[in-house]
Amino acid sequence: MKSYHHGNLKQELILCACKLCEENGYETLSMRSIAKESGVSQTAPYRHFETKESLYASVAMEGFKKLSKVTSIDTSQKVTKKKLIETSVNYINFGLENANTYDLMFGTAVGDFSNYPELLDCANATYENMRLSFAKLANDSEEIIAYKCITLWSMLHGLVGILRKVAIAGVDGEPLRGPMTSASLIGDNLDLHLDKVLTGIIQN
Amino acid sequence: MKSYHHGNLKQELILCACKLCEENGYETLSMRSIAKESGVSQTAPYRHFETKESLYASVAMEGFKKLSKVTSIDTSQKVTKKKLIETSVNYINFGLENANTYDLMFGTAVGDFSNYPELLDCANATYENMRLSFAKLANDSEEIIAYKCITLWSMLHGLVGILRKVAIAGVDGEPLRGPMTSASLIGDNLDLHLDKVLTGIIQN
DNA sequence: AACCATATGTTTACAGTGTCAACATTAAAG
DNA sequence: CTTTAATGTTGACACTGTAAACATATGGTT
Repeated sequence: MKSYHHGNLKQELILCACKLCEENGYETLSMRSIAKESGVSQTAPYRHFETKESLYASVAMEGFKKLSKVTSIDTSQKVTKKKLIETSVNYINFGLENANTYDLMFGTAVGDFSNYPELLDCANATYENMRLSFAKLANDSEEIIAYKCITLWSMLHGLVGILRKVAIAGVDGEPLRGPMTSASLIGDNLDLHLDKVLTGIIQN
Repeated sequence: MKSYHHGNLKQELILCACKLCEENGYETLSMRSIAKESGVSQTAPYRHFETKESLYASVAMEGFKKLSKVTSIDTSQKVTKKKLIETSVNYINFGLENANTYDLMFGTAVGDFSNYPELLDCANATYENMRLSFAKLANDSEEIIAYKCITLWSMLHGLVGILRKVAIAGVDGEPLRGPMTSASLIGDNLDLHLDKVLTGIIQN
């Protein structure tokens, strides 16, 4: 009883792609698989995504929307270090809980965001809120604010990468070795660690 | 006049894989392509690499060896902040100049390093030198040392990721937007930035 | 020196992939 | 109501990872 035209295929394909991406990693996500999952012919997705990369871009965009949601600080109210810590924890948790999507967002699967303006906007929006937060926190120059942002951002990004390796290595119960041991140490005291880091950044 | 047996195929395959990986990214690297490039039948690599992931592991290992070479500090001599900065710059440059290999090393293409003990050792060796450096720099507890390591490491790792996005976005001469602007700001003053960061870390 | 197990190659095959071209059906615009 | 553009389908091509069966050379044991 289904009609020749789906009606809302693009949306469903993206949803499907997001699901499959997060479940099995974007490497195993295929044009054909999302087509099959959506009950449509194998090349139908090409009416909505010029290339696989552009599908990736859509998935990444959903990721950034979600990330924005959990990390954005209400800058109309007073911004505190505590809020920044909270946000930072949320950022890291997002990275850990949406690991595969996170890869898509910050990896090389989508080469140049400026080929996907909507994606670029979403990505920038996340950052913009962070910038505003720091601006509200102290009366710094634009340059200093930017500096603080990048410092925090790169730290968070780096932590996600490292904590994930810990998570993977720690799964089978084998004792952690080398750097992983220390990393898990941080993971268990994330709040404390972030407090220290943020204190450093804020004091500049 | 070539004989049936190659004699040194594994080595050549790895070399070939490293080259192709760095040139076009590991995603486009195929078992068949390295076979062809090495003038050998398409399935010959399977005599040396059980799976594609294990080939990836070998490429990643070469990467860690190279990284170790440019970042290791002579801990038999006095360790200074200056040396740590130097090493940090080298780390970041490695990440930028060997971007594709870096992805392989720190991404998800090789899932669990403990499946490749040699790789794990190489990866840990890089970290171990950093640990020793911090140990030599100040008389801290193991815990504090580990903490400092992870803080620096995640920072460096994060910076590489972000500076690369800048590099990509900045290629076509378009004005950088949002976070990229600030990131490029850091890129242009890397030494200064790292000095600040390291000062913060060392003081704890 | 003859023999044989093993390591290393090759050929063939299968199922899956991204993507293109040609065609079918429908919804929207005139 | 007809035409056009949007959206779907079929079929094809060249490529991929990898398994199975087979070929050849190497090295150790008699």
